[in-house]
Amino acid sequence: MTPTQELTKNQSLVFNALSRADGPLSAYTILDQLRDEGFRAPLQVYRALDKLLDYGMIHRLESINAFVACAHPHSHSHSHGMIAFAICEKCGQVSEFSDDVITGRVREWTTSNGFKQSKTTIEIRGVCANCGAA
Amino acid sequence: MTPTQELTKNQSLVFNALSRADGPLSAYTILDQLRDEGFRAPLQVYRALDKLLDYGMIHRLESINAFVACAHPHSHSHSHGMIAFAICEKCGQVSEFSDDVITGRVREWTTSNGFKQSKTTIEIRGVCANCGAA
DNA sequence: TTTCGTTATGTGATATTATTACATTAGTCA
DNA sequence: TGACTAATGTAATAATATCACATAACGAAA
Repeated sequence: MTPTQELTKNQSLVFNALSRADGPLSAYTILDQLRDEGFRAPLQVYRALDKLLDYGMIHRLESINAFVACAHPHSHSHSHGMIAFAICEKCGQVSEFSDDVITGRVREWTTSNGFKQSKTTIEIRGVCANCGAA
Repeated sequence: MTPTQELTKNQSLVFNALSRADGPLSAYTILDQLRDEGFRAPLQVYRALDKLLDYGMIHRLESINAFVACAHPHSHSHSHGMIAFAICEKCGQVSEFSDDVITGRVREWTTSNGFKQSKTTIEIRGVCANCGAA
């Protein structure tokens, strides 16, 4: 896990933008937030996002084309398991959890089918408890 | 499950294109394949795709922005469970399976967190047995 | 410290995916 | 018929992501 201090300028700016946000941000939203810091092109954002994904500091939510800071940056509980995301379609809040049973079942399938998995996406769309209460 | 016969002209064209294909297709690939049939605009494809998704005849693969015909159209084995997809990044082949244990664990999480799920995506990216053997 | 290779950055153009807005046509059914 | 709904056609545009190429910053090794 690469600590924040080793990030480059652009990587830090993008990571801080995601950390400040209370939900996922699109690449272009990040770009707009960082115009004042000198950002001018999408690639500046995408390149930083790629590195932050490499470092495991952020996640990409495939089903909504957006990015979030990792909710458990200092925990290794996720390091051996797949991470699932519950995404509220009302408020945008994202909950992150990992489940060893799910991880195990997926591994069983891949192993018995000779499939070498590189990345697994589990995203639950719906309405969170807060928004559902209304 | 709406049978093919009840599909409109555009829906049939799109569904047949996906059925013919041996892997997922992007909306614009479908559009190109259907130019000879009179398709001229993306919306003709997207509208048909939306309906076919409604009818459960096709799936959308969120992680690669593509669509596939449902692999088990005549089976109800999936109707109560989540469907997982294993997507080969070499050859593009997609395997579809459902797992009651995974479905159960996801439901446990959502129930105990008061989260009302509407759609769940499980996509495994990697290399299939055939391609890995090379 | 200079040189070289690597990594990061800046910028414009372009590719890819998806939606909005509005007009028209085709069925359905009271 | 008339009125309603679903489906279609078309142009324009929005949103997301990458390519190509130039420049700068950095680190290791001579």
